[in-house]
Amino acid sequence: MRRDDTTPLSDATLVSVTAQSYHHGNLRQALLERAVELARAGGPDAVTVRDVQRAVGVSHSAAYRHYADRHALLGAVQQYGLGVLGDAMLAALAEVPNRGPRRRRALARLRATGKAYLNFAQTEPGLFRTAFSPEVAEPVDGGDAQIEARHPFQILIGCIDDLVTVGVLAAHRRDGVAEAAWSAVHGLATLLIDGPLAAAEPARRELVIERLLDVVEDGIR
Amino acid sequence: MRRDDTTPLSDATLVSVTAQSYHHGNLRQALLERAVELARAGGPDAVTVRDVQRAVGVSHSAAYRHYADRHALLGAVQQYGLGVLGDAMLAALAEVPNRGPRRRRALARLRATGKAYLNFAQTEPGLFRTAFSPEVAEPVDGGDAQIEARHPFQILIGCIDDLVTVGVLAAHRRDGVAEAAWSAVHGLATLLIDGPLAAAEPARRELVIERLLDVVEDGIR
DNA sequence: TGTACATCAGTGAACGCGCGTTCACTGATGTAC
DNA sequence: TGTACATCAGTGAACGCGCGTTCACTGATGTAC
Repeated sequence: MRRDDTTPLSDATLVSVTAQSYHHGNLRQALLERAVELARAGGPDAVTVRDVQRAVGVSHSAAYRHYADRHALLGAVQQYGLGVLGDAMLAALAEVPNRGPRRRRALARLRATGKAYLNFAQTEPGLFRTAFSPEVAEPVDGGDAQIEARHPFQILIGCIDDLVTVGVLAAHRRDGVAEAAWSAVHGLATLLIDGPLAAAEPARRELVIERLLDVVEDGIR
Repeated sequence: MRRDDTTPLSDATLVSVTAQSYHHGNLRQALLERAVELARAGGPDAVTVRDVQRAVGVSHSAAYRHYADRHALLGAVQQYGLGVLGDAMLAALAEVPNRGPRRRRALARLRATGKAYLNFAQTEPGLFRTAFSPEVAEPVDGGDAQIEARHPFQILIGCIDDLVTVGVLAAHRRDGVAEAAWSAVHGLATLLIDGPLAAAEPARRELVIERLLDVVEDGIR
């Protein structure tokens, strides 16, 4: 079973490979594994084909059997990162209790995805930056519906759908709200990681995060 | 008169230098000028010491008389970019009419700075990305009050101050609002430049921008 | 005003680096009979 | 089950690139008397 370039690995799939020979099947995975490691540690710029190969213990041209070029390798890391982030958001969504008023629950779900997003950015800044790196071409409507559904933005759109269904957000005010909410959360993520808020204490971060989510919630409602 | 490293050039100062010899004074400025050009065209990664020197027509080590290293040069470009952005925000602020209810005016000023910010990001994406590049150390409390006052975030804080003074924003709800508003606008800027919204039509961009500013405004109020 | 001198801005050669990518190869794996 | 063969994954040498930075230098500028 050959992996497709565009198929992100699930966490379970990303397991250390210790085989001595990479003949037939392991290398592609091992390369991606190491590329993810590098991205985690140093963001997209840290992912170099040579370093990935070196770490895996393979010659400095072996990767080209599996990835057309550095770009393609980075793209795979990006897809992986987006997948992990999407999964984290879905997990947060699943933990929101199913009791209480529907409107309140829908808002709680939106907030949960936002917190998961920000949590991921802070926990995995390198992977986060790689996932949203402009260097890598983003498959706008790439096809695979299963990937699409896991994409952070799609999950957010689902939350907005709910808000409309439940009556928190009037249908005629809905257009552009998903982008606005995403912007807010994404912007805070980048300011926390790379910007002036990177120096902020955890308590301050927490306050700002809650405040931002309040503003979004109140602004949508 | 020697320029200080940390002093951003005003637009007026950044004028083409045509002197044949750079002895005594012109080179520093010419280097920065070209570095800004490169940043405009290709973001921070495009700013290389060698290229800057080449374009200016000087040997490939002359720059080290004026900038300690590439980092320092990039820092100067960053300061310049932040200054231009700050000026654009101040100009937008100045254009808001001084008539009508105070509360409405204060909100209009906040919105004007947001629009200026987003406009700058879209008009000068390379410079914008350089200004907020994490590669460059940001002087957290660098000193010079005149620079500080022109910093985009300081201008935003001024707007929030006004909202409190005028009674739109209760003082006890004020903490963290500046960061939240900044996040929202900054996030949209990056999504418009580097993210999935880069492909959006102008009309769509306009809608999303207005929607985001609505959400922030309604969320603060 | 003119000469001697100090200063320092820009030069040019050189060092060392790591990168992406190619190409003919070899040797391990899988398959057909 | 065993042999002959095809496939193709990984090798190793090599190319060409551009970068940041150093250092001893030279020659233009400014200054003191």
